[in-house]
Amino acid sequence: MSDMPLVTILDDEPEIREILSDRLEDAGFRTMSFGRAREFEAALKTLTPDVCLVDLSLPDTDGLTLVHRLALELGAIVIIISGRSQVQDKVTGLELGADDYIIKPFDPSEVVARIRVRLRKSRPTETTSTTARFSGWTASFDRYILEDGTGEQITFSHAEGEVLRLFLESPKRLISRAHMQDMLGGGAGDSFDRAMDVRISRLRTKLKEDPKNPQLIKTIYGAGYIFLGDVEWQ
Amino acid sequence: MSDMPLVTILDDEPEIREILSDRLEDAGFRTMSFGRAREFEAALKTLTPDVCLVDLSLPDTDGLTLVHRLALELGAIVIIISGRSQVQDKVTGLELGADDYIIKPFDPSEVVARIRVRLRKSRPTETTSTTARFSGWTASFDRYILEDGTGEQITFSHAEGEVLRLFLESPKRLISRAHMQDMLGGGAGDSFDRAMDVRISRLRTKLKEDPKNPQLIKTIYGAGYIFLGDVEWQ
DNA sequence: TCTGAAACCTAACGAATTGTAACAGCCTCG
DNA sequence: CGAGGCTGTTACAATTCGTTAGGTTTCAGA
Repeated sequence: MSDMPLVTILDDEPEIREILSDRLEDAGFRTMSFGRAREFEAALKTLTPDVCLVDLSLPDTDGLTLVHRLALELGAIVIIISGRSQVQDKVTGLELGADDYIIKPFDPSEVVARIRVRLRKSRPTETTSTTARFSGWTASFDRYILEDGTGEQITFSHAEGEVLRLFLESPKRLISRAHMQDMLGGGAGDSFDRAMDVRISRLRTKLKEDPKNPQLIKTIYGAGYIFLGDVEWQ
Repeated sequence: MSDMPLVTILDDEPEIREILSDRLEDAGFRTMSFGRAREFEAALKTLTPDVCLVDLSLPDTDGLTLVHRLALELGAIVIIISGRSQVQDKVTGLELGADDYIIKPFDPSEVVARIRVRLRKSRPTETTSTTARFSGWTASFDRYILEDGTGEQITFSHAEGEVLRLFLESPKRLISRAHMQDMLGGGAGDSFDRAMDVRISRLRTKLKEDPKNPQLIKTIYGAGYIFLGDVEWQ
């Protein structure tokens, strides 16, 4: 198995196979397409797909039995793509071992997103991206550590992390005080306004901001704050 | 904590909450419903839901941030239920950590089926293995021995083992104090709170944690603990 | 430009939360 | 019976974080 996940596509309509394989390869997956269940099953003898997209309405087999076998024997992630939108179809498909059920017509972007989720979940030890780089800093949200260019490590508290995350998720955009309070779960009120200030002040200190001339967290008088700096999540 | 999975429902429409909780309880789940994000977040301090159903169009919070936090910190299965059917909404929801995205109006049977699939897939961790490796350490739960990289062996007690196992079974997730007490069978009470602290303190000492800057067991003030480190059971 | 009010910053304080050393009761083993 | 280990309790130290208070900055209006 190469490093990129292998996705197989089983559908009798050539256009659909093409759309899917194009988009999936753009997204970085390896793909193999099949128009008939028989060919697909033959290929399974030498392949170990990570994800199987299966159209249920195939002429030459009972799709549900195939799904069951794929999920059970291969341990692959099975996603049904079907024209049938009856709830009962979905329920039996999912109960038989499918991981997801997408109805035609579908948007390829959604298919890609759903495949990504399943893959993410099926790799238990893979940690979700909780690290961001910006302006020479590295923030690690699962370890509660800020690291500057020199390698010095500074821990930040939960409250400080909440603010920092909010900034890093919306860089170069105005974040109003009201929005911030919603996010950070503070009750509206004059005193909480100050709490907000203090959190930001403490964060600025840890980021070694010059109070007279902050480079990263700018205050917009009467409006809110803007976080400058190019953020890159990893 | 009882044996049936706990499903939380967060939606501002009472009818939807009722339909969902009825059907989910028929299906054998425990449920708790909330109309506001704030109430829900307050409840999270003492709850550890297995599945969270979240309506994105809540008045009092940004749903996507909530989803992100739920998935990341709680490690819960997060299913978005939304009236928005735009592909872009689905994609960002899934990318931010949601496990599924269901569009209103939905059929409750499908919701139940999708929850079952997610739970089925997320439960392969119930192994009976008694050895775990993490960050250079090896913990042997049948021999009550911790072994560090150099081969030095340190015994741990039953009480310490309980805490360690709890951490190793849910690494990189917030474990609330309340949840811990449920697990470790302590009666709720002011004094047992301290016993919990003491157990953790003793465990930290054995793991040679720097008290000022613990790398493995992090405290989240007002919330609980997170065990960092890549765990591998054997 | 000057002035006053509103907005913002932050040092300092204190309540709540958490860490841990020391102690005491309990159990096991010799 | 005594030694030694385990574990909860207590007491106090340390940390976190909202609040207070007083100072600084910003901006509208005279």
